[in-house]
Amino acid sequence: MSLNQKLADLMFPDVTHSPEHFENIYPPRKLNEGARVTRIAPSPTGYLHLGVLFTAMVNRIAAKSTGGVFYFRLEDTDKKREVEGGAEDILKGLEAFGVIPDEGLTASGEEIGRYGPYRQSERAGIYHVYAKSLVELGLAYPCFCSEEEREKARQEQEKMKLRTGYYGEFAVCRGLTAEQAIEKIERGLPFVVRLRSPGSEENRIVFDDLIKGRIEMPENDEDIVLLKSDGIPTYHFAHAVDDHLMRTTHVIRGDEWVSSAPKHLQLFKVLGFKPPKYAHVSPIMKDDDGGRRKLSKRKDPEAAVRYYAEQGYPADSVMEYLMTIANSDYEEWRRRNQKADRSEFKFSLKKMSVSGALFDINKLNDVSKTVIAAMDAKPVARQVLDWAGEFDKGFYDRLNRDFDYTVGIFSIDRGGDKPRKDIAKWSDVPDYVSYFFDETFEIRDGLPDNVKPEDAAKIIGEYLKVYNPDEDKTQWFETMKSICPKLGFCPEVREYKKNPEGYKGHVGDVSAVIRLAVTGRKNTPDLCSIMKLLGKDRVFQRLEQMKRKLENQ
RNA sequence: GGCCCGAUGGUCAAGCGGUUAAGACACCGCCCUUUCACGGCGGUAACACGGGUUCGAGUCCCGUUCGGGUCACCA
Repeated sequence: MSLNQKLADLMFPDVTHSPEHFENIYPPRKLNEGARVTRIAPSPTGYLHLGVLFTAMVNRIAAKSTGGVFYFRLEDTDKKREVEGGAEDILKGLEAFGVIPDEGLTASGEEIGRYGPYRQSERAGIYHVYAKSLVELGLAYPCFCSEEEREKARQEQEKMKLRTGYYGEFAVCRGLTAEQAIEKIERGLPFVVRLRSPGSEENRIVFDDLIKGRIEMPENDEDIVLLKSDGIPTYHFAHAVDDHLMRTTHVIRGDEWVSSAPKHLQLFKVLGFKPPKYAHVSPIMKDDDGGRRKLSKRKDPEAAVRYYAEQGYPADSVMEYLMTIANSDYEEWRRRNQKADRSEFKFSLKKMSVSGALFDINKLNDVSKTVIAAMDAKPVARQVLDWAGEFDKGFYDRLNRDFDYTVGIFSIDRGGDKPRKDIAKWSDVPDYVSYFFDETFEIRDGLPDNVKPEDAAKIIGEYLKVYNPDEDKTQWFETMKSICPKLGFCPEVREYKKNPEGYKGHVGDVSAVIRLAVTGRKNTPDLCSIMKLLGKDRVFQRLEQMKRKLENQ
């Protein structure tokens, strides 16, 4: 038995399998030519971040558009940073946005697929097999350096203006003979497992990033940690082993990983794996006093996906917005294919932006208004109700009293070729519809500038005489016009404009007064429909109340 | 600081050596209109800077500046 063999056995006493074993139980996937296998592999360190949702969406569409597989893997190798319930929150969040994995962990808690386990914390045995084989081949070694020793080396490197890191002559444990290493392990010293990097600073490596293009960098020469002292792998090692064994074809991840790509490529090479294709996605940025930075979970409420639920942005709105960030020609496609499913869009990684886009709430609002305008009244009513049930109890109770009435509210001016686009998010709604409920009805605007209170009172008085709740929209407007002459207002706007001196105002001013009395505001959707929905008793009451108020002024 | 990447209006962005430098959001004006919204028309506004290469440069090359990422037993 060679010394390396002996060392490996000592380091991994529990390992019985060989890498071949796993090669056999996780065979290459039987997929069509060109089908991509992608994954989202978040670590459960907090709540679902918009960037993770974005990356997941891109991964999913990149796979699905080729008839491939999109799976979910949990990178829970850092117990210190793990947050209770983090994984569930991420999974449920993704599900809420329709980014549902084909394989791996799911929101319901079950695991789907033959390439698991999909939690890295349950894969320790697999990593150890590969680490052991590397030690046997002399491609990895145990390192006994303490934190203090490494810190000291780092300071020395800084003083000498050298790169920091565990490489070359600074990789002291790399020089240990197998006997020395065995001796230390037998003494019970704790160790990490490091790669014996075959690379050199002098060499350049080149790889084609599917988004960023050709990237050239110095080869990795750092003896990176493969297994931490607790036997848990680092991200780098787990990435290589998992993405190989799970047969990932395309690694689409945040671009903070670009700089470690040389390490990863080297690992794939040393392990004898075929490397995946890489696509590094630019982060969504946030304007920060003129500068820009990544959306921060700590500083920016809109970084947490939960924010969109609280504000009441439909999941579909957020996804549509994210798609416009992903491929900028998505908007144009959407205009031409308003009813089409997103999956029909010809998504391309190459069309993704090389630098990060600033998060634009204006754009989100616009996209969302369009999404909501295209919805039918009932789904709108239901979604508003769902939102209110969670975030605005008082409003929920008002809405829930009479579902038909609620649907009626959202039916006004909905559909047809002139859809209203005035709701961006459900939290806009309580204010937007406040006058439909007596508890929240209030006069918040004033009379038109050219209408005196006494004239307004007369307008209401005249209207009260002719108001007929059964009129349709055309009749309603004719009635409105009919009271104009005797009040000194012009029934035709065009005529008024030719001769403004001849009148106190025009029919628009007259209906503005009625609108104010009935809704308390200057601007509303179609007044005739509103009055019908409110019902004649309520309309009479509001008109009379306003009339009295004006007469007492 | 080393190593990577980037730079077109306020924002997102087309553009691949010859364009009046698209389009969308936002903003402003006009039209339509009982208000608003929708829609239509129009407007303000950009190739970071300096050198090359070329008949010709937003487009190619080199510098500068600025911005971003990364340099852990975190992912």
